Amino acid sequence: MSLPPIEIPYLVKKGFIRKKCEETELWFWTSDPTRVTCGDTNLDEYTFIGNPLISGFDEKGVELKNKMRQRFLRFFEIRNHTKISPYPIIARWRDDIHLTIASIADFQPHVTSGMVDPPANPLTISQPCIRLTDVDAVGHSGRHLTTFEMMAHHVFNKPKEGIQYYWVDRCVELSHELFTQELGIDELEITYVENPWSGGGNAGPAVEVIVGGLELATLVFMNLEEDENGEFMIKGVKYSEMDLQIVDTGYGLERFCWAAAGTPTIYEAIYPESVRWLKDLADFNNKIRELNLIDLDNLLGELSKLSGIMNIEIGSDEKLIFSKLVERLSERGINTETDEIIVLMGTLSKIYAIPDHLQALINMLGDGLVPSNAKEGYLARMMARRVMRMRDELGIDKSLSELGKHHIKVNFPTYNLKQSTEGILKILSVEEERYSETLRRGKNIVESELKKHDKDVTELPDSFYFKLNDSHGIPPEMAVQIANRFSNGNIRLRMGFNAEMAQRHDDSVKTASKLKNKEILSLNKKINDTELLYYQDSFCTEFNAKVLHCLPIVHDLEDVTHAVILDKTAFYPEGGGQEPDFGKIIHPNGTSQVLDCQKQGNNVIHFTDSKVKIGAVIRGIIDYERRKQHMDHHTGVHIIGGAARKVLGPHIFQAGSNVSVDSGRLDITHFERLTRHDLEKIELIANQVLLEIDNVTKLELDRKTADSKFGFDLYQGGAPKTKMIRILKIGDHDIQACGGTHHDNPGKIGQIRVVKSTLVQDGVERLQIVAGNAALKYGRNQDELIRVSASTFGVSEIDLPKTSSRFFEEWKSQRKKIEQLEAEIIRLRTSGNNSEDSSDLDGVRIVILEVDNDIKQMTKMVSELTRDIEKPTLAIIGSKDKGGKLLVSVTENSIASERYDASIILNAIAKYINGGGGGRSTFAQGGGSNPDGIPNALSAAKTLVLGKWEEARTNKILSSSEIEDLIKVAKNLGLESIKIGQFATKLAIEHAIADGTVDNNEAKLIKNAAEMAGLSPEQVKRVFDALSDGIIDEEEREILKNLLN
RNA sequence: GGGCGCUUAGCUCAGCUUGGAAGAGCGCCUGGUUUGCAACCAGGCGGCCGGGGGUUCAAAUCCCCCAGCGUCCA
Repeated sequence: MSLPPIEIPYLVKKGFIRKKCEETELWFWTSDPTRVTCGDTNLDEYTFIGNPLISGFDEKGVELKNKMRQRFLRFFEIRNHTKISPYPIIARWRDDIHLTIASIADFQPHVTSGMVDPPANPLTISQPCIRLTDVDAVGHSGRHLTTFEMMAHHVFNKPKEGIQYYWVDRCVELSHELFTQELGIDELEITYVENPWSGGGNAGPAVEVIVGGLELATLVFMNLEEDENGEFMIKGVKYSEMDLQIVDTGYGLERFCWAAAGTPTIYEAIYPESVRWLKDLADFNNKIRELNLIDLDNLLGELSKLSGIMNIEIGSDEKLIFSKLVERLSERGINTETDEIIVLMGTLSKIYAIPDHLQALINMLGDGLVPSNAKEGYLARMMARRVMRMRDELGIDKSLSELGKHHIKVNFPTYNLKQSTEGILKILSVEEERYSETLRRGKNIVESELKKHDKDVTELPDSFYFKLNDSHGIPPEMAVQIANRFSNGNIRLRMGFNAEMAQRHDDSVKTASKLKNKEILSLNKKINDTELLYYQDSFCTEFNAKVLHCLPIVHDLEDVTHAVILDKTAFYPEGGGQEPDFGKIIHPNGTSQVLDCQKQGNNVIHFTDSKVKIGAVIRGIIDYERRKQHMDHHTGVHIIGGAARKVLGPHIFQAGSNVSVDSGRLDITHFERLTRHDLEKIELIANQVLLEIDNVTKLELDRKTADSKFGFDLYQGGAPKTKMIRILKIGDHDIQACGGTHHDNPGKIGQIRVVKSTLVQDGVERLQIVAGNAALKYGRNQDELIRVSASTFGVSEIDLPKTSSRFFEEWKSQRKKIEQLEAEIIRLRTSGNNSEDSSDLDGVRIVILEVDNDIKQMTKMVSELTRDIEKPTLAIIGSKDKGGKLLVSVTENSIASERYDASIILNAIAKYINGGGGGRSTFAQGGGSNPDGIPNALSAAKTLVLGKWEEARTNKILSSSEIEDLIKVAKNLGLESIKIGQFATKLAIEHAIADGTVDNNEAKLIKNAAEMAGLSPEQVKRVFDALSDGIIDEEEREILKNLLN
């Protein structure tokens, strides 16, 4: 079933009637019998613009907010609600959201789940909130904000326990009295709209309070929780009733102020001074004068009334919306042009949005958030960049930190933020620097993209805009703007591009898989909780206990065979960044080593190397050396954290930690790289703590007390999940919730050293520390390194830096020298005109040689050899390096390059090393897998290039088939000289004699030979005819033999 | 947490699509020319092309893994 109608006897008594809205079909209550809509529809205009509905508030801005807030809280205080101080805006007590998005968020999940009692009941609060979901609408709609205060009165009823303060009727009564009696709003302006609420696994009936067309409050009666067997159905999800019944109200402070001020937009009501200042800086009045817009105030008022009800959504067609607006305006006698409205709103929306965004940003930074490129830090960066972008578009010449400074002065007159003003301004200027770096890079990318296009290009590819936005942080509009500075200025973004990009982002968002709590051990029966002795006494190293459970197990560690659960233990299981205790369990059947220790539920599981009998009484002994070292590091990490906060500022928050035997690690949030000097200051303070503070207080408090006593910086180690909180308090130096084991006296640690810091993520710096014995060991190791290095150089330790840098310099210059000498050797080997390696052939120097160098050096050599155009050269060099390397190069633009093709030569000789290769016609390189073939490859090169055919054949350097292949290459290269012709003919004749047959090709060659041998034409014809049958007889053989000679 | 991009000379970056001699501008050094504000001319020095693996005769370039940085989105 769906929810039953809400009964509100109070409203009935007041003469309100329940109606169905003609527009939205929602049920609503009104005291105006003529009313047909619920008040929050496209037909309901704001009635308070220029005509405040809440009277008696002449202030604006922060004074107005203060007065309004005070009136609200006082109203509920005198009606038995306890006033609660607001919670931080960064929701560090939660791991599901980054920002406090509603007053009820303060109490989720621990209070709303019933685990922890509320701080007071009923209570009232005004909670600053940030919601970034509508960030694009801010400034455009006239009512959207990213930062606002949610005023509220909350009740946590537990009917089953007889705790029942009030529910729907009294809640509506309080609300109605607030609006009518306290704020003097005419009852006819108020409608109560029934609209069930659901979210975050809970749901319940709800009433929206609409005043003058504006939703001023929502009253939610949360009494349902998600349950697949539940009886109630809301928006397709099933719910059942829960034990806790919560009155969750939300009243928009800023909207109250707007209704009291009656300004055209909400921004003028709450940021009047900022808006005025920005208008001035942006030269707004002069710009608008050019537009010829008369009666601007009236126009803005009407515009706001309209945009309030027109649901401006970014991404939809801007022009269409504005032309509709213009139409509606003309119905009211205000005549304007669409283009003028676009310019006006484009400017004004930025002037409105900047104060809102700065408010969000300063609230975030003020709460100690450090901007980053990931997680909650990104939210701050995004806001900062939005502000800077809008500022630039308005042409305002102020730095981000100047804007921030002004905003703080005007809107935070009683500064009460955690972070100092200097801290905030420093962070803002760091952000500005990073932003301009991003812009600079973006410009380069746009510029190089433009090089690919014509000067008159009007549209750039979509993929370019997507990439620029997603990968380089330059939004399409800005890309266009930059592009037009480098081109002819005709580039436009095509219509609907932004909507498409947003759609594309939506499509690419995948549903994140939920992490399941992994069970280490599946237990088939309920086992009693393990009593944790290490909390009672951190120095308890031996204890007696009874074995509750023991079963064989497979573990990452090979030696582990069993998992053992005891009724009590002093073994600390891995947790809170602290590694597990090791030790042994002595039992009636022997001794088992404890090699790992983990927590599951309320049990500690000891992983042992042998079986322990269930029911046996054992003696547990902890490896105290290890434990002591863990405690040194863990307590040390806390001390360092406190010291870092003192040195660097209140934004220092633990982003993670780990303590092992060797070292401790603390990740802290900070906006710049730490210097060695910072580390030394931190180290110094930490060691002072060891000397000066001799008491560590260990407390166990319930959540409610812990929160109120120590605040939320307590939860450095993450969102708390238990009712009882363990707290470690090191004097006044550092206080935080921690489940680890710690010293009772910091002095026991001995010393702490900060070894180094590394950047693990943007905005997160990792401090590595060593404490106690580990510090001593670390120092010894460092000494050892210096000693060993110094003795290698044979110098005293003090001379080590000087000596090592001298050696490095010498090594570099000597390496250089060697290279020069090698080049010199090559020059010498090839300098003579007809040395073994070098010869001259028809004006081309031919260099063919084998070297011992690698391919890189070889390329250097050939470039040396073939560079000089006055000395045309063909260079062929080979090396046995890495399977054999060959390189062929000719002097470019010379007779050498006309005559020889490097690539063809290389391919002809590469086969001798079972390889291949390629390149250009003037430069080719190759390699193979048979280095021993290098001499043959070079011989082949000599045969081919120098024409030493006869030599190759008689000395049997190459086989005849190899020679034939080379001849083909030679012809291919066009090297066919008389010499080759004669040689080829000779080969052909020999072939013919040997096998007694002759093919066409051979016949042709023989015919040529006969002609050249001086035989008469008749004789030649005879020879040719004789050969044409393909068979060679005795007589013909004789002729051929003669020809050979 | 997810997607995308980047990593090359002291700095800012090309080159990668289609594998074949590692480039430009600025800076630096030498010499010349000028003594005037980012001056000019000639020459030079300076690179494990982020790390590791693979494919290939051959990898800055293609493929895989890792790291750092950037960026968009949760």
